[in-house]
Amino acid sequence: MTSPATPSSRAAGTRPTLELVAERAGVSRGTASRVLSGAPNVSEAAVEAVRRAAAELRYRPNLSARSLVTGRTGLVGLVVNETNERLFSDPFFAGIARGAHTALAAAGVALVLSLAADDDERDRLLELASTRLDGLLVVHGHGDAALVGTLVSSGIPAVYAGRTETASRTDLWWVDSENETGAHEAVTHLTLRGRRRIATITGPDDMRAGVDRVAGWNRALAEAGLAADDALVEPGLFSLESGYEGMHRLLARVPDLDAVFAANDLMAVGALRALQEAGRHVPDDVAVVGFDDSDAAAGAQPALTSVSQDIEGAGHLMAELLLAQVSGDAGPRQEILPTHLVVRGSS
Amino acid sequence: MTSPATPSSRAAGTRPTLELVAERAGVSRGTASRVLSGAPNVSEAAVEAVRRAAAELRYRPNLSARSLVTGRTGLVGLVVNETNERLFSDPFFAGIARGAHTALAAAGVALVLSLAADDDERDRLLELASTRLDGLLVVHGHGDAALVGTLVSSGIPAVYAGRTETASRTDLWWVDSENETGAHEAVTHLTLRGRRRIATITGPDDMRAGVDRVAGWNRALAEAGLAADDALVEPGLFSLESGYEGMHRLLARVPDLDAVFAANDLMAVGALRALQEAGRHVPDDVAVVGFDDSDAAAGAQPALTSVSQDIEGAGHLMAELLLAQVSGDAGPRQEILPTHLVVRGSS
DNA sequence: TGACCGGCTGGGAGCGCTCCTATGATCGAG
DNA sequence: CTCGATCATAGGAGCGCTCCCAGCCGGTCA
Repeated sequence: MTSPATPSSRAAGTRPTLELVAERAGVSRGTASRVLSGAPNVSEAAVEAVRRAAAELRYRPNLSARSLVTGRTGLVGLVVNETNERLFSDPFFAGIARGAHTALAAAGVALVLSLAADDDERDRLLELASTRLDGLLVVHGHGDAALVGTLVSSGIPAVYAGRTETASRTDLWWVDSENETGAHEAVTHLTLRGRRRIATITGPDDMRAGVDRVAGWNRALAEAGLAADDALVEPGLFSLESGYEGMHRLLARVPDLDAVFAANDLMAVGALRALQEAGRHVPDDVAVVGFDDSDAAAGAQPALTSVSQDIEGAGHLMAELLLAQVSGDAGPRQEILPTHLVVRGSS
Repeated sequence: MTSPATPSSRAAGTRPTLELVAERAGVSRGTASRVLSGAPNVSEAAVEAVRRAAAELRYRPNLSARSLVTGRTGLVGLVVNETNERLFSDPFFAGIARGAHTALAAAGVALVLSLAADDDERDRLLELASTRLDGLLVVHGHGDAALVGTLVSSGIPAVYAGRTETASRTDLWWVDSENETGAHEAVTHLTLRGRRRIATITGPDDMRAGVDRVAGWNRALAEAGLAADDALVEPGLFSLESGYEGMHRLLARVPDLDAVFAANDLMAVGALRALQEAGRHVPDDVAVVGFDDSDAAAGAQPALTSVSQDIEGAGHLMAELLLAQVSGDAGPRQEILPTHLVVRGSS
């Protein structure tokens, strides 16, 4: 990338150009281009000849040249506001990526991975995005204000996973799950089964998803006429350890609790472990409910009741929204996907 | 992608070009280009003026235009010969991706995700790769012969994860782990602790890694003077289920076995579960050893002894090899990375 | 029969950049 | 004071493509 650029080390036989195809087919460059892009008003004979010539020469269009004139690259960035370590292991990210890939592949668009955790990476991203990407799919965690700000001011088309920053910005495109409703359903499930002291282990409070899930817990308790006192709220970090430690703290503080709603599965699994260590039986003594319906939920002992969200569907939808945005569709759109409770042994 | 191409929907204020920067700085295009690419023989004054003008205009070079002339794109494909479902959840893939990303980011190169499980995807990959990618990092599982063949004949620079096809092809660039040696070490660890009936659950036999690990098991038994009879070999598929079922079959066939070497962690965890169901105590009755040293190994109960391979390091190395290959370095290179045994509670 | 219209075509212009060559400016040595 | 070497520069050429416009042809209508 720094060297004075050898004119193309892969050269050898030099790749065939459109010019060459046209010549071989006995037509002009313009006609050849029209044939290969499927434009109307081309004679049968020309179509035939160009197709054959292209096949014989194993012609592949130079996508950089095409981009230069069309302004489109057929490349979309998958931006993760995370450090490298978590990049590919996070099941949420994985789901989004999978769904997006499916939708984009159908449109002939490829995904470019970009991290954006620090200023350096953010800068590189902007450089890349401003000319080589048609748009961005942004998966962002906490502390995303700076990233969102940068992207918005850059004017690059983008769709966000989850509502951004402090509020539900309606000037941006995003896709989110029914976090509040999902949590509400989960906790109502507990109250209906007669649980009365229902604690919660929350997500970080600078993440919208975490905040919304607590709100759902709150509303469900209120509707059931139960007190939602502060002692029942244990702050967590969406990590297994924080669930484990949080559960131990909760047990010390509220020994008579009979249920826990963890704001994600990882913390629920940690809580499960802590409960077992403390000699509490799940679900007889204490019921546990998680959120995400991840593999960890299904694999836990006992299997975890969890709020299922269609992450892959969200990724798919994000990609579709981005394509719409790029092709100039009107106004920002926001979509909220439904969740549903999957009841298993832990409750 | 099909529409007659609006001249660039993002236009609005039209992005500043190098021409504009040069004009504002009072120099020529050529000089501006030289400044921004850090070429020598430019006056202090010019450097200063161009830098300022570029910053003021928030200039970003058009990478497509640059690619068109340099023949380099700064984009590398991460090819996975897998269906979408496993794409991002496979820890091996994740590790490679992470390591590669780190190495490439340092060189200003970005990663493009590409699947290549079916013909359609393979065709799209070739189209993309032939002009828009500088090279490919290929993570491939079983049944990869077709893919490798296609890629080789396309002449696109590539580095493979794991040895390819049936043999160790020295005409290709690849990075692999010491599968045989690692397995040998693991099984020797078992024999040294007095285990005498050591079974193995293998990987698919059309995957080099699987075959090599069985070979290591075999050699270790031979060196310890133990019989490696066929009854001790249970074919698996690298999946949790196949480990679970394989273990049950092994127990039925060889009730007196006192150790199992599984060719990966997932199968080892499955085996663990089966053993516990069968009332065998691990490690007292039966020792279990896995391969990969994944999160699953550390998280299992009891924690799993496993052969650790530096997957992220492999990804890093692959990326470096690819960069070397692209910049025209001589001859194919192959690298084999060391493994080491991590002993935990299961043995 | 001449004017017209539609389908089809060729080829110029130009996307934004890097490379190259020619030219001008500067300077120390003879 | 002149000359060649050295450095800095301007601007043309050209990467491979798509778009556009003018022009060609044959057919149809008054």
